[in-house]
Amino acid sequence: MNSARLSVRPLDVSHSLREKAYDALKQAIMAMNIYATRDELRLDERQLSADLRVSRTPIREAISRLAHEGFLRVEQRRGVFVVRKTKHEIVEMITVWAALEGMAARLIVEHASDKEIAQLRRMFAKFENNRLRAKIDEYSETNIRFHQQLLQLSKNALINQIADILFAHMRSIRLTTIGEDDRVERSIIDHMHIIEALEHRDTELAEKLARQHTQDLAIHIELHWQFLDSEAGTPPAAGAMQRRIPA
Amino acid sequence: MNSARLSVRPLDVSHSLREKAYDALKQAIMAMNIYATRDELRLDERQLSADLRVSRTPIREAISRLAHEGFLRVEQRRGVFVVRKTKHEIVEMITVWAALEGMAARLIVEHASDKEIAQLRRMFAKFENNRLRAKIDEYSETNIRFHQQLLQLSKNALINQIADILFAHMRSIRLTTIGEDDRVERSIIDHMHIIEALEHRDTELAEKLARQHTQDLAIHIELHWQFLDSEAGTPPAAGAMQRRIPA
DNA sequence: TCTTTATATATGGTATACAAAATACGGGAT
DNA sequence: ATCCCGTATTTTGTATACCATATATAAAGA
Repeated sequence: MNSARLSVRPLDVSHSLREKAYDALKQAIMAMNIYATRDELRLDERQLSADLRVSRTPIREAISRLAHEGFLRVEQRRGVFVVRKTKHEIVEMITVWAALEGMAARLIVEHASDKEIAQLRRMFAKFENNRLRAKIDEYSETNIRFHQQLLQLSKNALINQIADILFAHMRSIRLTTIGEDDRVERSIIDHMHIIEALEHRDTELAEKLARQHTQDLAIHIELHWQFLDSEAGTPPAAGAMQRRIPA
Repeated sequence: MNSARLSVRPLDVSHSLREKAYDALKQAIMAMNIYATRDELRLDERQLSADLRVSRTPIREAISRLAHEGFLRVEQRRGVFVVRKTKHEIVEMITVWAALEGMAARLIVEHASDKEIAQLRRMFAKFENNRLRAKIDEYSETNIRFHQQLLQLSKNALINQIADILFAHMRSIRLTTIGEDDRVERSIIDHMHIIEALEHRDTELAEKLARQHTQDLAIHIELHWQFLDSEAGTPPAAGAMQRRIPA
């Protein structure tokens, strides 16, 4: 009966227009340098609808999701705007990231195999090879990749889900200049120490190093990123379901 | 000019139908005992639309948001279902919660005033008064409230935003029986120790206690909540939106 | 009786029409 | 010229109609 069975792969029917619109919008948002201008960055549903050649419905659903993830802000009957994060909000995000990272380190020490940790070291070696270029180019991307791999090793899907959103925000912020030149060097050394602690199965140390390393970034931004909050133009009042404005 | 100024309150136009639909759906989901039956719990957009007397559009937007928050799952052209969490997913959620809680403890030690911490102790005293009733009644609600207050003291809006969703899930899971009787007693003692560590401004201890206390819950569920993943009981749940799919 | 195929129905996905509200604009009075 | 007020325009929010597909059901053939 199935002597000559046709071998076919399932059709990819998973991507709805909503998802495509989501991807397109997210990419567009992240491609733009939000902090280059002080003007309000407003999205026009109908314009997007015309550009993407789909109706407003999937666009609106994509917008809704991006708003929930903190990239957009919808104001009733006024419009949808790209969110410009305040320094305080960025620090909060990095703080959460640090908490997740510390917990991930714990989970790795307790659950990951030696082989998996060794794998992390190999990845790190690859990253380290780029360090000269990284100093010139953007370091943050390399940095984020390392941390993303670390979190994945924790095998906690929720941690990764939350972190993915945080990392997307980090990327959109574009930490082009990292401050002092030796921050990159120190960061790489930190990474090495984290890996070593994992290899030695030292839960407390691994947690502390992983958390502290990320918190250091928050502290650095807190101290040296004055420009972020410099008069954010004429920000409209926060919408109904948006987060409260930090004091 | 404003000698006889009329004192009126702004009209409440903040709640769009979408938000009302979101609230109504969320409440309905959390009111139902998801684990009482093993049948698929399906939501019918059109039925909800008729029940709530609004069109499908705001319903769909609410569903979309609830899906992002993990309460619902939408299957293309099949239907939207209430998510039944697996034990593994619950443990993952509690793990994230523990990470946030530990970080919150740190933040409190470093940023909160003595007065605020004292306030936490007063709240705790109130909770403690309920402990006898709590043993009989549900302990989890009291427990969640304490932790929610703790997280709020951290003053990190993002931590609270994430935790709110986690807590909503915890509530919907309904930890009616907490296991051994002395768990409540031990939990209250743990809370006390956490407060003391905060008062002594002992960062490391406060972090450790706060994290460990929550992780203990995860461990307990991991060990004693076999029934979650096995096929559960028989009672036919009373839910307006529930509907049986013919096998 | 069993298997396969055609058809009907149900359901989420998408497009579009309509309503409501915010804003921009312009005329007229002072 | 300036201010007030009504109107038009723009834009989002909501309702509804239509589309594509998954599933159930019936029909047909072995």
